[in-house]
Amino acid sequence: MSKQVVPHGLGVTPVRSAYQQIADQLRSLIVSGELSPGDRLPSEPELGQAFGVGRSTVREALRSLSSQHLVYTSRGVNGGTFVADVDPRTITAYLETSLGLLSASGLTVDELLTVREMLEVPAARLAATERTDDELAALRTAVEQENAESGTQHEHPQGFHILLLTCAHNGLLEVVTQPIFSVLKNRFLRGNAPSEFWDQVCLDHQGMVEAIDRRDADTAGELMQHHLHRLREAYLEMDRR
Amino acid sequence: MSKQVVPHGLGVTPVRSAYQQIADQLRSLIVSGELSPGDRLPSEPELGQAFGVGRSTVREALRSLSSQHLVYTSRGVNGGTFVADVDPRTITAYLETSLGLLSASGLTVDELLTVREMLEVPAARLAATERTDDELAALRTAVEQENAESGTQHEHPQGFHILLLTCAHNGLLEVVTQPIFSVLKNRFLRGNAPSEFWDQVCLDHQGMVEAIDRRDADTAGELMQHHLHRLREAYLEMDRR
DNA sequence: GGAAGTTAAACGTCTGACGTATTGCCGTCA
DNA sequence: TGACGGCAATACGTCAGACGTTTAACTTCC
Repeated sequence: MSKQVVPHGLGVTPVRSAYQQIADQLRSLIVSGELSPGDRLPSEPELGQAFGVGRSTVREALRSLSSQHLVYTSRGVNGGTFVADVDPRTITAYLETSLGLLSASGLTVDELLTVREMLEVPAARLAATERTDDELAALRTAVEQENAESGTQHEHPQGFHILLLTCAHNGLLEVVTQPIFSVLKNRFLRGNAPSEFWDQVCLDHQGMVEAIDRRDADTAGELMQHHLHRLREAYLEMDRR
Repeated sequence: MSKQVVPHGLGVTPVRSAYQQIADQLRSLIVSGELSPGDRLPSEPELGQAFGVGRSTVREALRSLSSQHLVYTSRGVNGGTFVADVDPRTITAYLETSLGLLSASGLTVDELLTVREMLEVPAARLAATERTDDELAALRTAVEQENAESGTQHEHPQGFHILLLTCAHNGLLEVVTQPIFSVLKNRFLRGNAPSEFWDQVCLDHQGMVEAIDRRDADTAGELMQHHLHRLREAYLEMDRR
């Protein structure tokens, strides 16, 4: 019988290796809250003795946890391994690379744009009602900068959208939306968009800023919707080529 | 904005340790696509020689990558380390633990529910238009099961929502919505909800299934909206206690 | 030709050692 | 007295080598 190779680590492995088991145990201590951010784990030799394994094994388990940003280590006396407190930017970064890979195989532009609409249209509405004056000023600055570099590279089209997300005052919204935005940008903005495209983008952004200025949620939402529909067409166009 | 000195690894470290540098280099090879899923990396000793480091160091770098599900290893002859292909479930799992930790410190119920509404209301609309007959049948089954265990534990309230997400036929939507749902559930459903609450939930679900049966997106969306509003009140109520 | 045993490649783990960063102590000196 | 500078201790970082374990391929024998 021909053995089918498991695509990746999903098939249940008969025995989990020692470093995995140790990582699992420590992880569950952390996510369950038995270990709080800032807590210091025993030193590597102590952990090794506690689990009955060598230091190499402990270190591999710790590397595993630290790459998930659950712990971090520092050297020197009073150094050691500490439980990390979660940073939303960590999650954003992970999502960005993961979704980037997914989009390279399996994830369609349409799916990305659909979810982006679900999030950014309400975000624009929220921004209109929740924004502070400082944030409004920052939005204006971003749009002006976009206008200034009209015709050139447009290096920072993300400025506006990300600022708008912060205006909504919802950390989770930022965390999930920003990676989607980045993936779309990285995948399809290879600098080969016509100049009129960017002019229209600037106009859209400007209109939204004014609606947000007036705290006009309905208009802001509608403008975002139209804006994203235009983007969809442009992206699909680029995708065909 | 009182912030601690260095929350965690963000302060620039003068020198990145060897295993981090190696992990970084390999990671960028993978995300840039120079290494494709299924490709086999050189053996650990070979990598060590190539990078000019010891095998332990290479292994720590590989552990780092494997915990991010970028590579997986298998033993035996013809074993080795291979570039993994991304599995959406991996992302879902990571998001679930990360958001769980975030919700333990900093993320409010309100934020979670707001984003959930943004995603699930359109999802219900999509489900109504995009569902297949098989999926509709599965939804019916889930609701019937809920009704059957009315008054008992309600172990599987997630069945309905997750099935509904799959009906939308948008992988990204599933990936981001499911963790939000799970976090809310784990955090607030400690089995201390009154029986009438569950009865109402079942009614809501049933109404949605019927709307989805008729491919009535407007009604499905509205029902989901009302459903989530009711949940919001219930969650906030529980949160106060 | 098929089943059972052998082999070899690669990962998994351990041990011990040495390097290096960091901190705190402590003594010296102005 | 107080500040500066060096020493020591601690804990992570890295290396080298050895041995165990897993697994697929090869070999042998019936």
